[in-house]
Amino acid sequence: MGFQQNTLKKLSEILGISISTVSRALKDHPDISAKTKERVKELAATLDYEPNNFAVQLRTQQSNVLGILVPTIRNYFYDFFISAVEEEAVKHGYSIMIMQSLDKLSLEISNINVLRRNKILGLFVSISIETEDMTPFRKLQESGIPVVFFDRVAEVSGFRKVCLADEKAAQIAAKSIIEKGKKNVLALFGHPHLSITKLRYASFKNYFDIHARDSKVTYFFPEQVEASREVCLDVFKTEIPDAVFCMGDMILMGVMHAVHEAKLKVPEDISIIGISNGLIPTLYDPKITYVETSGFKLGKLAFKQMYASLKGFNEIEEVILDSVLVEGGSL
Amino acid sequence: MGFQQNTLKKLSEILGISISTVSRALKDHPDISAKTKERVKELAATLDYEPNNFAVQLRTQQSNVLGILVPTIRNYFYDFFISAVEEEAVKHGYSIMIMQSLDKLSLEISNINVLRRNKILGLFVSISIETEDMTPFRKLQESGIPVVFFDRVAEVSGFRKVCLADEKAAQIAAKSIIEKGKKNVLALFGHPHLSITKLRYASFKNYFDIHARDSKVTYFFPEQVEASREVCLDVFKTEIPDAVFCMGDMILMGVMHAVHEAKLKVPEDISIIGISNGLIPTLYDPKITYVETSGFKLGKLAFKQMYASLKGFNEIEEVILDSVLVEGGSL
DNA sequence: GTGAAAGCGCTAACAA
DNA sequence: TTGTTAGCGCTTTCAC
Repeated sequence: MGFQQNTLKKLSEILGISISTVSRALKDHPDISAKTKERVKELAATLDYEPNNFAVQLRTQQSNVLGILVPTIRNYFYDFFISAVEEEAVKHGYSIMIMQSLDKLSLEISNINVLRRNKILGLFVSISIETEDMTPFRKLQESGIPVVFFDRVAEVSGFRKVCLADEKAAQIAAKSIIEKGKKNVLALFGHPHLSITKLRYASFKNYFDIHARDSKVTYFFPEQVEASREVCLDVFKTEIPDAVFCMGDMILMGVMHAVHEAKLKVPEDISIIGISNGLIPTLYDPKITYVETSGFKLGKLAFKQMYASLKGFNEIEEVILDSVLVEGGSL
Repeated sequence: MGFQQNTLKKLSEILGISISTVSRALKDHPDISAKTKERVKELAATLDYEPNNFAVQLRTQQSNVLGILVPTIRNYFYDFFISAVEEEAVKHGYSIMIMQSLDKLSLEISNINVLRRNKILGLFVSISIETEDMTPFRKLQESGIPVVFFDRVAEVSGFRKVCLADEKAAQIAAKSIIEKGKKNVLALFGHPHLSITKLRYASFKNYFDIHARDSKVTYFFPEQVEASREVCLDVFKTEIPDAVFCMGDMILMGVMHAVHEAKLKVPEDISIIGISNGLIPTLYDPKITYVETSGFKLGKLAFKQMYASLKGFNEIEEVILDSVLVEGGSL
C-alpha cells in the first residue's frame, strides 16, 4: 500500500547530516561522536528504520542465508535435523532456506540453482536417491560456498560430511540380536542404491558372518511401508523368524502391520529391532527396541562444521555421530 | 575461491554490445533481433551466467520469496502443509523461507522481522499459542505483503484465512460416536487458548447437547502425549468410558499408551476416534478411525489464496476446507 | 568527526 | 534495433 520504506537518505535529510554519517552511526563506527550516534539511533527507532537487505547484499555480495537441501521434510529425521540447524542459525544471526529434492535429480539440480541465485552462504545437503554426479556440489564449493553433507553423503572425498555411525548402528543391532540368542533373522533394509543402506547392510552382514556363523539371516530391500509389509507376510507363510531387523521407520511400520495381521505377539512369538530417530518405535506396545540415530544431534554437529567452514578454520572432513541402543520390550 | 560471478557487463564486453541489449536479449524482449538474442543466450549458457538476485531485487524492490511461519515444523500437519505450498511455489517460480515460532511470541515477532527484512512477497502463518496482538501482521499487510493465515488463524476479521472445517470435523466425530451408541464418552482437547481447540470443543459439545442429551461426556484439555496418558489412566481408575475422542495426534498417542497399559482391547473394551492428518492412526491395530484434516490440501488452498492476492484479484477472506471420516476399526 | 563520491549489478525510460 | 543514462540503498575510500 502507501507504505514507504525508510532509507538512510531520508534519515540523513531529517537530521541534516550526510548519509554516510547516518550509516556509520547506526553501526557504532568509532569515528562518530556519541551525541550524533544517539540522535541517529533515536530517529531510526521512532521511524522503524530497517536496512534494505538487497542493497546491503548487493554491496557486500553476501547474504545471511544458509541453505538446506533434503529429499523431503516429511520425515522425522530431517525435521529434527532442520530444527537443530535452525536453532543454531538463529542464534548466530543466519536465516535458513529449505528446499526438497523429493528424491528427484532434476529437482535437486534446479533447487541448487535457486539456492545459488539466492547467494546462500553455505549449504547443508542430504542427496537424493538418484544423485551420482557430485559436480554441482563441487562447483558450489569452488565458488566459495561451503557444502556440508549429512545423512546421505557423497561417497567421494573432498567434501565435508557429518554422518551417523551407520556401521556402528547396524552392528549394535546385530550384536543385540545375537546376544538374545536369536538364530533365525529377517533383516530388512532400504533402497540398495543409498550409501546409508550399503553401510548398514555391509556391517550388519559382516557382524553376523564373524560372530554368528550358524545363524540364518535372510535379507530383503523393501523401500517403503507397503513393500515391507508384503515381504514379511510372504516370509511368514513359510516360517516365523525369531527376530526382524528394520533399517528404518517406514520398514518398521510395514513390519508391524504384518505382525499384527499374522497375529504374532511381540516379543513372545517374534522379536523386533529397528534403527530410528525415536518417535515411531515408542508408539507400539511393547515399545520397540531401537538403535537411536538422532537427527537433532546431527543437525547441531552439522552446524558446527558449517560455522567453522564459514569462519575459515575447518580442517575436518568427516565427523561421525555415535549411536545408542534404546531398550523397548520388543527384543 | 577465485571464482568470479559473470555479469551483464562482462557478457556485453565480450560480445561488443551494450549491457542493456544483453539484458533485454536474455529476457526475450521483442525489440531485440533474433540473431542477437541467439548470440547472447549462447554465450550466457557457456559462461554459466546467472543473474545477481540482489541487484535484481534492489532494482525491482521485490524478491521471489514466500515466507511460512509456523509454530514448529516437527509436526506432520505442518510438514504436509509446507510440502504442498512448496510444490506450488516451485511451479510458479517462487522460493520458500520457513521460520518457526516454537509457540513463543518473542520468536514469532523476531521472525516476522527477519522475513520482512528479506522482503518476502507474502506470508503464510499459523500463529503461536501466545499470539494475541495482530498488529505485526496488519503492518505487513499495510506494507503490501499479503498474509494468509492457516490452521491457527487470527480471530479478528480483515485477514485472509484458510481453515479446516474444525466445527465440522468435531461434529463428524461426535455424530459417529453417537451413531455407534456410545453413551459414556471421554473427550480430550488440546490447549484451551487456541482457536482451533475452542472451535472443536464448542461444536463437539454442542452436538452432544443437541443430539444426545442423555450421554455422559467428560472433557479434559491435556496438552501433550504424557498429559493425555495420565488423564486417561486417572479416568480408567474409576470407570472405563465407552469411547475416547482425541482432538489430535499427540493426544491419541497418549491415550493409546494408557489403553495398552490398562490392557483394554480396542474396540471391544473401548472405542477410539480422533482428528488427524492421517499417519499416526494407521500405525495401530486395528487402525484408528479418524476425521481427516489434510495439511496437504490446506496448503494447496492457501497457495491459491496467496497467488490470487499477489495477482491482485482476491476477494475472498475466508476459505474452509471440508473434513472426511476415515474408517479404521477402532469405533 | 563528517561529507562527497564511487560503485555493487541490474532494469527501464529515453535517445538515437 | 540498439545504446546511454539514471538510479535502486547501501558501504567504504578518500578528502577535508
